[in-house]
Amino acid sequence: MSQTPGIVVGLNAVIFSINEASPHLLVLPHEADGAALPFGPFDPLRHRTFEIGLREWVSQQANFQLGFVEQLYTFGDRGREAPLADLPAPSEARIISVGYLALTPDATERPAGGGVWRDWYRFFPWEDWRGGKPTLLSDHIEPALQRWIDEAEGAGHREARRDRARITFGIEGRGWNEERCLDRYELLYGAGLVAEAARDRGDLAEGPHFGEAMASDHRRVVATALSRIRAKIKYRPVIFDLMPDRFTLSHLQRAAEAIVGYSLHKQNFRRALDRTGFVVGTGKMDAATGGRPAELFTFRREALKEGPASGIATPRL
Amino acid sequence: MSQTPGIVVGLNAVIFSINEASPHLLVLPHEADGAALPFGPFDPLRHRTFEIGLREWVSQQANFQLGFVEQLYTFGDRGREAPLADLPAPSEARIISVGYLALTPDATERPAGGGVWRDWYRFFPWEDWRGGKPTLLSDHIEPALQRWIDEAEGAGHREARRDRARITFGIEGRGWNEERCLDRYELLYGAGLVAEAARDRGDLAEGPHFGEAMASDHRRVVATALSRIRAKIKYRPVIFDLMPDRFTLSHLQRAAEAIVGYSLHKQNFRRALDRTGFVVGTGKMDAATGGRPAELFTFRREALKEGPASGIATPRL
DNA sequence: CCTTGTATTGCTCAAATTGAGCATAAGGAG
DNA sequence: CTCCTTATGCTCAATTTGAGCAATACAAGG
Repeated sequence: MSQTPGIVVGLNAVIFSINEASPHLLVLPHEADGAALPFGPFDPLRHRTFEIGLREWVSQQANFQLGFVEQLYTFGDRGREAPLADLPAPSEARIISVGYLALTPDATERPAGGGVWRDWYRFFPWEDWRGGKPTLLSDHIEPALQRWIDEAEGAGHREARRDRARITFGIEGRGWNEERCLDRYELLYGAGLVAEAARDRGDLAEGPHFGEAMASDHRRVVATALSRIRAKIKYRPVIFDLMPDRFTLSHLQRAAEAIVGYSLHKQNFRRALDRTGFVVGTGKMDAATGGRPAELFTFRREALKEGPASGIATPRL
Repeated sequence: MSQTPGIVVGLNAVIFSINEASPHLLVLPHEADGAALPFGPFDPLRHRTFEIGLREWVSQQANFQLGFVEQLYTFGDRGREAPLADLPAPSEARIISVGYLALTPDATERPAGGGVWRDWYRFFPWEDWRGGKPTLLSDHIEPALQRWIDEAEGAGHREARRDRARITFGIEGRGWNEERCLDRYELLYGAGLVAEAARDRGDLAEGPHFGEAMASDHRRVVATALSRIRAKIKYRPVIFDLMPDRFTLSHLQRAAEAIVGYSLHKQNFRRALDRTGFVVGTGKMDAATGGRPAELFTFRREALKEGPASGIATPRL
């Protein structure tokens, strides 16, 4: 066995933040290919672990520290590197990128290094059901999927496409599963319904393309992150890594809604939250709510030591 | 930005199988460092994706095909490579290994390539609660953890250790959480209670060491796999990737018990299984049960298209 | 100053699920 | 024919969930 030739390892960070109303993602705007994720090379001589490397260049490039950090997935598919041509890697080199999810509370300040916060639903408009089912789905995506199903050759092939679309998009009553975010993106990619698919094939594409495109396979990495956090919020108290010190229960609920992408039943959300013991009232009030003033709550870190450290409930409205 | 120097990417496979009574793991026995996981280099010129590469060398080395395959985690810590000194990698090279979990049904046949099936609880004896709480825990591990807590310097430090041990090992009533398998292994490693910890530090270790050691950080990779499958079994029907075509409900229950590591309540297990619609009776009977013959069941693949594809319930006894 | 609007907070009730158990059925071994 | 073992069917209380009504507290506007 000889040394694997020409491998470059990079770290990609999906940095999420929620400021009051909307969920944000840190991106580096690019003219050509759409926004890119913060990307840094991994230097094995300098950093003992991936996570240390990641934290270092993020705190250098942007002007803030990361709190919660978790490895997502390692992407090594051929065909990824082309759109990152500004990297002077040898043409034979394979870029492997280790994706990380990072959470930071309420980052309103402007990050350094050219990064900007963007609402993450710009890249996944079909994932935002907070105001009910997006019309984009019924009016454009579902018909486009139907065309994709119909143009399959052979009945078996056609049925396979139909089943896959039904399961991932919850068509025909079966219910939308918000955690299948990655599956949906990959299906849209496979069906040629996102700009990246046409770009990667070298097509000058006709046909509709949904959501804002990103460089390389970064939108897939973000979809992975979104799937992960949507699942994780239910069994680990990660949501508090996105909240400021003090928050009202409605604020917390809006954050949870931003993540899962649908509206929650207020009373049941609170009842379940109460049972977890994760929050305690501070006695202080927030008068700026527009209605009856709401009590400010704070995260009880000790609750982690008590229960089996579950997450918060997300009872659908 | 220049090419990252000296990086070798390898693929590690944790291959699980359950044959009738006990859960198995495919390992390559080694005299020096204990068993090793199947390990193959990733050649970016030959393989378009990691998974294709993995499937190829597994089907070459062992004599079977993999079914379910899923990426686990990418390990890149410095200090991993020393025990794999038989790899002629340049001393400057950093070995990054991408861990994969693979499941294969009931592999009774002997694999080729020198691999053997070993009960996975040999490496994690404290994780097997099927016959009640292991005496190893009460008699040896918990006292050793208590010593580790007591020898911490400073009250704060001591309390941090105590909390961590309490949460991961569920000491003091709080209940054992079988999914925290990785946390427990990492705590034991940090406390110097597994042989790998002493070996990696170059210590000629005194003190107790629990479970059978493995090469490099392979036991950590297996712990990651075990945590993953213990969680996943509850929300995806992965258990059927470990079962033969036909099985009795007791057989399925024993498999589930082998995975989660505790005994289940038979009636409630069946009731919940029934509701999922994942299995149907075949009408055929298995007479070799020792008591009343049991009906043979089979997995209903179509159930995946119906519900939100959840897993099976694991109601504790 | 009273009304209206908005948001918070407390409480209720039926439906569904879970935890724990008892009872019966169907084979093999002595 | 009886006992032993495992399979399978059924019950019942406790808890959790889904869905909704009612009262409270402040702000703004006539």
